[in-house]
Amino acid sequence: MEDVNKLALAEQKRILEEEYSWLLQTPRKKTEEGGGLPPLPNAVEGKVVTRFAPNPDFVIHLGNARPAILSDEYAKMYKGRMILRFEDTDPRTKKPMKEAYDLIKEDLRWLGVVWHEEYIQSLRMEVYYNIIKEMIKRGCAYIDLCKESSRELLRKGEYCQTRDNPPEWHLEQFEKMLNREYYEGEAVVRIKTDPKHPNPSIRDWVALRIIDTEKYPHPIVGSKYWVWPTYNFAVSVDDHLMGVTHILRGKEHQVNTEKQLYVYKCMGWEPPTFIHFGRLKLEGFIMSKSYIRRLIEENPDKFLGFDDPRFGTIAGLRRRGILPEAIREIILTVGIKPGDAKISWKNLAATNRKLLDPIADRIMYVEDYIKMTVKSPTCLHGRIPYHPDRPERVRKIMVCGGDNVFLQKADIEKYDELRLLGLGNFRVNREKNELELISTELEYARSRKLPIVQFVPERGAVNVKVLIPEGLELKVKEGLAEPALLEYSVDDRLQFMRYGFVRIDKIGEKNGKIYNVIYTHS
RNA sequence: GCCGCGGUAGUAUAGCCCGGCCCAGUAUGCGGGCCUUUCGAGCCCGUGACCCGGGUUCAAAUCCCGGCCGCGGCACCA
Repeated sequence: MEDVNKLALAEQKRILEEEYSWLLQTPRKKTEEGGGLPPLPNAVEGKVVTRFAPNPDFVIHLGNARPAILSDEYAKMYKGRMILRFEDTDPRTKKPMKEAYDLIKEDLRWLGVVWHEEYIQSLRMEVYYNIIKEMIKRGCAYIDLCKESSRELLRKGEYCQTRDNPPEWHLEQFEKMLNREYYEGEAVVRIKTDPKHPNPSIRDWVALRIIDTEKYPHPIVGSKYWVWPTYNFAVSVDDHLMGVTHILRGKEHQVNTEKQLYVYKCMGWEPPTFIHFGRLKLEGFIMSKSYIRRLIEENPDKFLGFDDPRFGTIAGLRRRGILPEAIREIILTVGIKPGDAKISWKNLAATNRKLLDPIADRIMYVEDYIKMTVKSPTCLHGRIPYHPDRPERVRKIMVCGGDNVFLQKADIEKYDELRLLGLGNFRVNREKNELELISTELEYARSRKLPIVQFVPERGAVNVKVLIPEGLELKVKEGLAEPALLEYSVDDRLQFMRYGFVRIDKIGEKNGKIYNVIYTHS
C-alpha cells in the first residue's frame, strides 16, 4: 500500500488501468433497471414478497402511495408477489370507514399497483388468538390485570405482579377475556420484553386489548369480537404467516420494528428485511387524513370531498389531472433514502406536463375576453390541428366578415397587429372593436413576429367554468371555449392554448352545456 | 426531557458503506438562444450545492469527534 501511494497519481492510474482493468469494469453498475431504484438487500429473484398495509379509516394520500408503489416496484423487479392487507383492528379510536376498503383498492389500481393476495385483519381474529396462546404457553406473553397502575409500574421499570404467574393461569385469564368476563381496561395481554428497556414504550408492550364492540361496532365484523390485537402484534403475526420477506415503510415505524422482533424471537421465526424511509411532503397540499376529514366535516360547502383537488389524497391528485405515471415517477426518484423529502409542486407539475403534453388535445379558450368584429371581404377557413404532433387531425373553423369573435382583453390591449391562430393576420382597431384583415399567410406573422393568439367565435361558443386550486383556495373563473370542446367528456385532459392543462370534471346544463374543468397546471 | 434517524444547488436525487476517477453527475426550476400556426413541448447554452468546526490521511462530500439544524418515536393508534 505504501509503495503504491508513493507513486504519482497519474502513474497509479496507469498501472491500475493496465493491470487491474477488470477491477474497473463493473464496480458500480448504476441503478437504472427498475426505474432507478437501488437493489433490495437480501433479495432473491422469484422469492421476494412485499406488502402494503393501509388502515382503511380513510382514503390514501401521496405519502401512503410511497410504500405502496415501492413495494409494487420491488415485487415486480424481483418477479415476486405483493400482498394488500387492511389493518383494521381498532374499531374504537381508528374506526374503519366501510367505503375506504374499496376506495383504496380503486386508488391502487389507478396507480398501477398489482397485488396477488388480499387480506382483512378483522377477518383473521382467530389467527391472532391462536398465536398469542402459543406465546403465553412459551412464557413470552402474559395477562396484566393491574389496570391503569401497570403503566405507572412500567414507567418505573417495574411490572404488574400477575406477570410472574404460570402460563396455565394466563391461559385461563385469556379465555376469560374472550368470554367477555373482563371489560375494557381491566385486562390486557402484554409481550414480555424488558421492563427496564431504555425506551419505555417497548417495555412489555400491549399485544391484545379489549374493545367494547357493542358500543363501538366494527364496520365489517360488528360486535362479534371483544378482544382485539394491537397493530404491532397483528403485523408481526401476519407478516410472518403471509411469508413477507421485505417490509418497506416509513421511519415512524422504526420503534415498532424493535417491538415486533420480540414476537419473531419468541416464536422462532426468521425476521424479514425492514427498510425505513423518510417522510414525504407535497408542498402546498394538505396530506393529513385527520385534518382533511375535519375540513370536510366542518366546511361541507367549501370542499368537494376527499377528492378535492386541493388535497394530497390520491383521489384529489387524480381529480386535479395528475397522471398515475407521474406519481410513480416522482416516488421512484425519491427512492428509499431515510431522509425526509419535500416534493415541490413545480416538480410534480413538470413531470406530469411531460406525460400530458403528447396526449392532451389543444383547445382554444378565452377568459377576461372582449368581443371583436372581424372585417374581411371574404370568409376565412381555418384548419387547426387538435395536436401539433398529429397535424392531420384537424377541426375547421370558418369566420366571415361581420362575424364576432372573442379574444383575450390583454392581447387586444397589448398588440396593434396579431395573428388569430390558423386564420389570418389582423390589425386591431380598439375604437371600433374591430379586427381588420391584413392577410392570411403565416409568413407575414412570422416575419413581423406577430403574436399568435387563440380566439373563440361567438357562434357556438361553449361556457366554461375553470376551478383553480391554490393552496386552500379554489378560485373560479369563467370563460368561453370554441365549439370543439363539445367533443370531449368528463375525465378528458386538454390543454387550453396559452393557458394551461385542464381536466374536465363535470358537464352541466345551463342555457346549453357548461363545462366545469379543473386547472391542472401551466 | 429521553431514545432513534438524517443534513449534497430553489426543489428532488446520484456519489458516502469499499477516501483519490467529483474544483461533485442528473432532473426540475431560473436566465438566454434556436425551433414551432400556443406563454405548451422539443433542442442548445448558461446559472447554481457537499450544514458548521476540529481531527485522521499524501488525499475527505465520503472515515472519526463536537456543535447546530431538521425529522421520527416515546398509546390498551396504525
